[in-house]
Amino acid sequence: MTSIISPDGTFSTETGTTDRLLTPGEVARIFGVDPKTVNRWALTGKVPSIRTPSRQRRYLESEVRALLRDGSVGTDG
Amino acid sequence: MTSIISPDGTFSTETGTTDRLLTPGEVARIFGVDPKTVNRWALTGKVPSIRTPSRQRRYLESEVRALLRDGSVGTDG
DNA sequence: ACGCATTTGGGTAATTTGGGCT
DNA sequence: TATGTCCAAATTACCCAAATGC
Repeated sequence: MTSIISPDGTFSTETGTTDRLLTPGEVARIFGVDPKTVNRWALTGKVPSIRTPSRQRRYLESEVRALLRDGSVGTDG
Repeated sequence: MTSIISPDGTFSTETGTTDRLLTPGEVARIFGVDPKTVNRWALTGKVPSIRTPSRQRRYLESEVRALLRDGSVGTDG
């Protein structure tokens, strides 16, 4: 999957999907966990992450959504 | 029930309700049962649940409250 | 009271998480 | 607000006996 960065900072994929970068805190709220836990997921490779020049982590919204679907909001898997 | 993730990480339902996620322990205290029992409800599809990338479960507060109403106090059977 | 299927909790070990501090 | 580390608490998955419901 190739991503293209738009002037507004979003990522566009070939399918036309627009992708936003989420902070650890945002991802944490999505999963109902502590931000520290999200960073642990990045360290253990459970969630892919991007590093800013100041070593902070950012997460692709599409990846986060995909993980949410894996642990579906419906019946337990 | 379709859920939409807001930028702040909360879940929005069709009714516009904002939702927060509860841990197994919190749900267990609400129903007065063991956390293990809550997870069993998830496994048997009685309660929808979200799975973290580390396979822990989180529960939508609105779903939990809806279940509390279904088995409402005073209307036995 | 009885039998039978279902549900629940106790116990354990391994993994995951959150609080405090930096 | 995010990072990194240590440590106690929470969660998970398993088996098995007690409780529950019909």
